[in-house]
Amino acid sequence: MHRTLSLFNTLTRRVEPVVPVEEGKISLYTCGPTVYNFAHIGNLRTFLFQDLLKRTFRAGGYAVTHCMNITDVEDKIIRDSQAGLPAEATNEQRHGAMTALTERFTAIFLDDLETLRIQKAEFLPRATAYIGQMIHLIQDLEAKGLAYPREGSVYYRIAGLPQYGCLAHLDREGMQAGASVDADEYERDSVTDFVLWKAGKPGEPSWDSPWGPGRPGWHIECSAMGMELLGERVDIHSGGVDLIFPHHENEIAQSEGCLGHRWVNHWVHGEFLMVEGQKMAKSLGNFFTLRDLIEKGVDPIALRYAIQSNHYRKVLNFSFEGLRAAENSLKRIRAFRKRMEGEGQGGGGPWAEALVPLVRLEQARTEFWAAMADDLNTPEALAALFTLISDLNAQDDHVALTRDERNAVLAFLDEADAIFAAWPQEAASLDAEVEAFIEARRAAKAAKNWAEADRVRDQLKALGIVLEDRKDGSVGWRKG
RNA sequence: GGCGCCGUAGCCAAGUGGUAAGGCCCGGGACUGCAAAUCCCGUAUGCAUCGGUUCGACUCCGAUCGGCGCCUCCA
Repeated sequence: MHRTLSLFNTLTRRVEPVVPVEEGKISLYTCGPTVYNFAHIGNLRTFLFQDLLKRTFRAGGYAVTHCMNITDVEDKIIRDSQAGLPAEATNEQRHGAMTALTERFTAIFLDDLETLRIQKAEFLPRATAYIGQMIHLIQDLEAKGLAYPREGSVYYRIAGLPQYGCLAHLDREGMQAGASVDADEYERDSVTDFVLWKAGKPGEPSWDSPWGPGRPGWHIECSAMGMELLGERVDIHSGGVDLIFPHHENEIAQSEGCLGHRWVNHWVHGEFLMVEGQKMAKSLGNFFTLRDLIEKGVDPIALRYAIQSNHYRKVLNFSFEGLRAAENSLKRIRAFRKRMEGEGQGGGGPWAEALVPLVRLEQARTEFWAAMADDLNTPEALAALFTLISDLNAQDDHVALTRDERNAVLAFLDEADAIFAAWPQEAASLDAEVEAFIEARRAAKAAKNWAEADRVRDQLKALGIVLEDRKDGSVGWRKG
């Protein structure tokens, strides 16, 4: 069984239920990184949003097939990788230099995803492995009269596609007015036509093609790989808002020009991130990569939570204060989890305000899913979780929850954590070691040697373990 | 110029034509050897401003102020 989930669709600008082409299955294409440098937290916000999207569908009962492209041929990649090569370098040497750069940063990127607990896509195609498919696609568009060659390059004729502009909601006249003429591409029929294949230039790696040596334009890779790996009808395609135009608009032109029908049903875009109220920019000194933050002592999962606890379609103002708030919020959830894993210490009731834990739990689950199903409303979903925590903490203080009730609560925490990945069950491998410290402290307390008892507690704290004395005299601990 | 978004407490933030969720921080209290965790109480007569529609608006309409995005580099 799968839940009905709705998402804002950029095509219609409305929140609409996602109705998969194949029942119970979701094909998802997300635009991945251009691998020439470290990803910054703005990039990572988008990938975290897409992970939230994917995990929500999975937790909602869908089989998700995810394809994320790795752009490994592009202007900046060429610029950075070819800098050290002599003018007479061979094409093979140029390709080698480019591959060395992109493989390095691809590995670093995948490493960052793992650090943030972002699930890896089933398909991670590199653009350079699909040059043949891109060429075929361009030839197909040429045959359909939607593409034309000029001096070794090939361009897309947007006048040939009536729906051009449907995603970005731009009309052709508005584009004409706003378009800037790129002196490098003056040979186009119309300044708004975009390049599918770029004629090779000296000093650049190139591939052979029917139009001579050259390299693919930026947009064509996503159309070629998306159609190859996910098919002619894709359920969801997503990226950052900046990709709406021109990138995704052009993908639609390429794919639908070729297919003759709708390619992607649901386009979903994540908003940008600002830093301390300003645009992130190297010149402002507020430009951060994940590694920068880790060096500053930031817990990557706190970053994950800070980003995912805000709505994906709102500009997020990243701040270190916000990160602290995220860390403290997580502490509350994790402490509650630990409490549910242990046994109840509360009295046996009766309590005037007692509730029925399993009923209250189902209410929270219902609220949680209603919020997630409504365009991934994480702030509201988390509110449902926090009010549950409050109510059950109070309940457990007065009328201890039973083992079965605690297990049911833990199952819900796991269900939510399958999406947020921030409060997993922790390994109990430290148990024996910690218990020895607790025993030493117990002995000191029995002798009313408070100084020694505090010293042991401080020792544990230095190891990242926080102790909690319970009413019945037992001692619990958690990672602090 | 065109298209669009946003402005809710110290900070973050949801929400809705019917009388302001949640998190963080802060203050007081309970519990504790002291803590930690937890609980209880308190913290926006008001949702940028000014008009309008309405029995009723933070929510709809208009205007104004402020911040932001896109209109072929961009997550």
